[in-house]
Amino acid sequence: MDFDFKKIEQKWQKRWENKKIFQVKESKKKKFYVLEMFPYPSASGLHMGHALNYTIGDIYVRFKRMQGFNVLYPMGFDALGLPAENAAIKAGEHPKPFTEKAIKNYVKQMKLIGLSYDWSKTLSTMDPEYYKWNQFWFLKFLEADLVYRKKAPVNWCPKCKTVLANEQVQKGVCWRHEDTEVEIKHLDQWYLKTTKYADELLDKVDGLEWPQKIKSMQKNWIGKSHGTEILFEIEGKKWPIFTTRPDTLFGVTFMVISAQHSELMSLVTEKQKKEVEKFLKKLKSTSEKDIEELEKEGVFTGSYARNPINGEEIPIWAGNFVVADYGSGMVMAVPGHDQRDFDFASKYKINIKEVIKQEAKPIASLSKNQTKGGNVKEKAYIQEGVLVNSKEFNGIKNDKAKEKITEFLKKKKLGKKVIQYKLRDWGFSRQRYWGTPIPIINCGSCGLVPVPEKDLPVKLPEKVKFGKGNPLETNEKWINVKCPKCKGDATREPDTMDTFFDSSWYFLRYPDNKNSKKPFDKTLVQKWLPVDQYIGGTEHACMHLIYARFFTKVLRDLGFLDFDEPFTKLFNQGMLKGHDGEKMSKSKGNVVLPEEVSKKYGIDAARLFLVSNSSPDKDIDWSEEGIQGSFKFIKKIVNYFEEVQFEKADARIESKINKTILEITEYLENFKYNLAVIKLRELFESLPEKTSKEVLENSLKLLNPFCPHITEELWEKLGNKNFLSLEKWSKANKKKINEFFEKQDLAISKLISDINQIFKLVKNKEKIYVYVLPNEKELYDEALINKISGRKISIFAVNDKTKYDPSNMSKKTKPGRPAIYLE
RNA sequence: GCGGAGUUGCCGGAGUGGUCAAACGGGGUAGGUUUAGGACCUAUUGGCUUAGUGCCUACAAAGGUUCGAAUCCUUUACUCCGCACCA
Repeated sequence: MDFDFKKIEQKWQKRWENKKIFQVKESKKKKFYVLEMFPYPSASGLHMGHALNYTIGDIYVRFKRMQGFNVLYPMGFDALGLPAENAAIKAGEHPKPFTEKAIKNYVKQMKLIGLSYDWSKTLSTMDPEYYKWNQFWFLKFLEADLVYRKKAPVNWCPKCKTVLANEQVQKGVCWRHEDTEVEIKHLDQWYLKTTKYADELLDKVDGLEWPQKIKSMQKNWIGKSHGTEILFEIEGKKWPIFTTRPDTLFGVTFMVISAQHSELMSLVTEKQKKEVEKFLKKLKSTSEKDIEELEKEGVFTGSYARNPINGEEIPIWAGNFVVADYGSGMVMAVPGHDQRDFDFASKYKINIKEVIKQEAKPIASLSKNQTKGGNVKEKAYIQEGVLVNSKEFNGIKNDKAKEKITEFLKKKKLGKKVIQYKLRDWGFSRQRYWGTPIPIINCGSCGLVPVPEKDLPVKLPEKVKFGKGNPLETNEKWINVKCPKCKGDATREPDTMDTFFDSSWYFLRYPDNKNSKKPFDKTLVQKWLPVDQYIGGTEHACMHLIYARFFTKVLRDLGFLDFDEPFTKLFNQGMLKGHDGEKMSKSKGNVVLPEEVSKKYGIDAARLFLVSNSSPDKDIDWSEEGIQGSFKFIKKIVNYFEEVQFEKADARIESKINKTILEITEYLENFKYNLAVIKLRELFESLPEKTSKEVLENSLKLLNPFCPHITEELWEKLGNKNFLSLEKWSKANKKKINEFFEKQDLAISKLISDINQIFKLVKNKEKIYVYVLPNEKELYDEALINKISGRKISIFAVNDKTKYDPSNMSKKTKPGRPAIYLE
């Protein structure tokens, strides 16, 4: 055993690079665009978990390339963003060189893993030649009235010192700082009208070949619901209130406005002011995390609303359980028929009114929560029923009443049917440095003036001070400019864009990554897009994957492209965890580095191991024994190739290899790499000592996507001068597949196992006689059995007159079960 | 609470109506080889039993459908992952 896999890896990585064999070229071949979500280049580099992510894609790409597709497989870097800025500050460095270093390191590591990216197509979002186009899009969106600025309650992370999008707030804490509660601030921010596309984003989800999970997460996030908007009059002002239950309008006994509502104080009367302020103070002191278990609480504001349907005066409360930016931030409360309202009303002794009654039904069908007659006692009655206490609507079934009441309100111009979404407009401005500057100039006399297109990019100035407020404001030379309109003194917008803006269209830039005139050439993008296979984790289900879809639709409507969806297929890879089953992290000390593994076992073994044990969409644990198993397998193959002799292939191995080609092709296509590896093991296990070059070559081709280096080496050893990586994927010859061989293998191994068992039970026997049914004689091939078992075994058909059978064992023979006699 | 995925041998995991005591790997055990260890090779790895091909138990639990179920249906339990007071 004298193969130096390290040397082999370097040799082939170098050759691939020198010959530029993975560079995509003009070709008549069918295009295929494979993409992994581009990484944020962290200073700590890639660990084995990243290697798994990218190996999954690389295996697929190598397979597709061999299948004859013109594959575009680029890699780039999501270089801007908070983590880089924070890490750089911590390291006392400027984010720019800091990130550049990290990128260099990433590229080096990626090459080491044998990933077959086309590096001529790379991009980095920190490159002004890239973010210039972010600014370009911003201006286009502005023209198209898709961008606006508004003062609104926003999520503010005191640690990031910036505003966060809704998508970046998880369970009340910052997605980057689990220990940091998000505060609500009222600030002027830039918004993108994602809601304008809510309908299409929702409708087209179903048509995507994406994991069901992601699709339902997106649907849930967009959260469409149909309802009625009802105008309640408060202090002479009309307030639109959204409800899905207009049928319960007569049962409204109070209103609740969100405690976070910006106009809350305008509803609070002088008398109640103290109470409300006390309540708000208390709310602020409870941590966001505890809010889950928080009881519904509220305080009376002192104001009243008028119910448009019956003119009743309804007290308005402020409550902690109403979402401020859904609907209008105020709800009509019907304690009789909504559990939350019921809880609230019970607590504050507010009147509960029954307006829906169960239709007469046999008592047996009453659920345990209902009392006879549908009286509301401990719980709200939320089932179907007929209206009562609702004047002219009495007796109508409640689902019908929804329409009737809405119609009634509409006629009086007091309400209308509406559709509500949970999805909000995307607030994308950030008060941080390391992002794309928003190309806006604030002029005292002209207002907000867009930077003219010809002046793009607005480059990030290098000299800024970190720590206090918005860093860009600390560079006076940069911040102070002349107004493009009136040439008077003005200042630049100091906010930068959320980095999700960068990643919302990067996949469109790859095919034309060097274009300095346009973000991309339309024909090129039309040629390569949509991405045929996108690969990434689930964590982006409601962020990047929604934004990217939104961008695609907007750019389509602005005429930059002609398709609707950016990613035809999506694959969610699983996570590689440490040997302890925990997420890899420095603090846990369970991080495995590709360099170290490569040194010990070679990167091919690592690649193989990563996809061997479990389906790539499931989480796996790193295991030292596991990779040793893959390492042994590779060593065995290398040894085998050193000793194999050439001869015409026999039908048995021909059958095996053709069948394996079929199976592995199918498995690779569906990302069932673990099953493909099993078939590979079985194939190499069954390769005979002497066989044809063709069989060997085909076997190497099948293994190549998993272990590209060692297979290239062996391919060359077979006398080939070209790259295996550029070879054509084998096609199975179905005619050569013969199921007989498999049946035979099975039968023989069972027989041998039986013989072995008898040997265990009885000692001092040497000669073995086996009796088989005449029609199974062919199956139990004596020469083959002897070869496999390494014993001398005599096979007789039971009807063989000349057989040796002193104890008449042959009469025990049954179909598929030969009789055995030892002596 | 809602939605999604899952529960298979010592472990990771295949299998989705009969060909299943269950692929493949890891681990264990026994033997071979080796100066020893490692590496490698071979056998074995649910229980009982026996010159094997037999019986029993088993695919979270309990029921059901079926000639026949790990595989289909129902209920229950547990695990994981999303969303979560969206009116």
